Amino acid sequence: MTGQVRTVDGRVAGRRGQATRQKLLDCLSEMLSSSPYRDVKVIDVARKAGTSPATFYQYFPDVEGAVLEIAEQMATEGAGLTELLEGRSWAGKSGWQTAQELVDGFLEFWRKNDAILRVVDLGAAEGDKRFYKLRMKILNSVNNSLADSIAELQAKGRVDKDVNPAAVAGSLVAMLAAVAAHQKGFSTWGVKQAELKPNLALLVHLGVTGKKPSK
Amino acid sequence: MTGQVRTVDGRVAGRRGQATRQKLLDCLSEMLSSSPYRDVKVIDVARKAGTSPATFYQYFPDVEGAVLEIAEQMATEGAGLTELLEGRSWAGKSGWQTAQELVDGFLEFWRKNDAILRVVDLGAAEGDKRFYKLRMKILNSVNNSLADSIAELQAKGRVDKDVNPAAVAGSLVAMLAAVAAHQKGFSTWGVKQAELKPNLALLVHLGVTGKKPSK
DNA sequence: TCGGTAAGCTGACGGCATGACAGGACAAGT
DNA sequence: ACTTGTCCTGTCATGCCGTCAGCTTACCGA
Repeated sequence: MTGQVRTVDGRVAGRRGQATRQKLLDCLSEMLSSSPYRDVKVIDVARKAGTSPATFYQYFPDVEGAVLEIAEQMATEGAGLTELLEGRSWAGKSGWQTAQELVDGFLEFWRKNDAILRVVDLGAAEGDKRFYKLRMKILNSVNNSLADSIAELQAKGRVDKDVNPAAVAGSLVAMLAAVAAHQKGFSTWGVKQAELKPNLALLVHLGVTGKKPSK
Repeated sequence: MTGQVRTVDGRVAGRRGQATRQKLLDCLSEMLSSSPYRDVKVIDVARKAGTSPATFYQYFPDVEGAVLEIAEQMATEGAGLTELLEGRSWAGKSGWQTAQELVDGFLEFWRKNDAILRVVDLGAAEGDKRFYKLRMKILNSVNNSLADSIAELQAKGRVDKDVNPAAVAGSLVAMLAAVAAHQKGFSTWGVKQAELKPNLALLVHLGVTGKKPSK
């Protein structure tokens, strides 16, 4: 499926090659966490990995290319977010729990990968299709599940006809992503992490079901 | 209040100086719209403005500094977003209209300034306090108004006690900002602009009042 | 009208990142 | 030890960064 890992000039990478390649990715990832995207230089990544810039260019066309690689790895991991919604109910107390767990899991995932997700977000916002698709891939699992839930409730007549499930789901997911990205921001806004979560869950619940949760 | 415009080395800028300074800002702004932030180079901006890189560095410490300047100008403009909520009611049909107009105005503002707002968002997410404060300055007008509205409804007993107005308001504003930043994204998700707005307005109304709007 | 002064701009330069290549180091099999 | 193919790096041309000295331009008082 994934095919073999190849260098820029077409060679297949062996065991050692893959190791240094991965090391470069790890170092880049670390670098992204500690300094602004704009200031991340190939030479710094190479130095940190104990190798030379030339080696970096053997495996990646540029910094952007390497970031895409990292993001791709994360995206497959992120598919696990579907579990947060699979087979869950939105009725009654269990609905409130579903919302809470979704918020919890989502924020946690974002917190773990915030550095790369920032860059993916930027790339997508700038209109780069590769980043755009990647962002979709990450969010689609949650988004589709949410949209399905809403559509289902709508079919049962428990949600208004003129609600567009995809639009609402997309907006809620965007909200979760944005809040996750600016979590630190809220704290200086006078909102503590612990307070934030239930309020987010409330908004999600309201959005999906159109009703306040029964706790 | 604003004091005089000064060059990096402390001279006060005269008429001509301010003109080129502004021209550099305009060109940078244009540049940000057409190419990725990471690839915007001082030399390109200078060339576009028909001047030399040295001139750029006379007025700004670096690209980031110039971006901050542009964002600052935009932030004062953005204070006008308060109007979208000032003296509006959240009751009955007028509540629905308030929500709609807020969404409309917000998306429009974002669409107009998307390039700079992208960069501000990135800077804030990366933890840069200057960008962070700027983002607050832009969003505060809307955020505070929303939080006040919620707190007011809460005082009247129309919103649950355990709702944190600041958290909900912040989340809703974050949602609006995120959706605005990825407006194009929704369209390929199968959601048209025109469909998106009412659904966003619905979510805002639900978040503020806890109830479905009466249209 | 004529300097004098400060603002405004640029050419040029050392320094560093980029990206390409060719050649040397290394591991594994024979 | 020798061969083979993978892997890494020294080196180089190119181009951007950020700074400086020095030149040009505008303003102002005498």
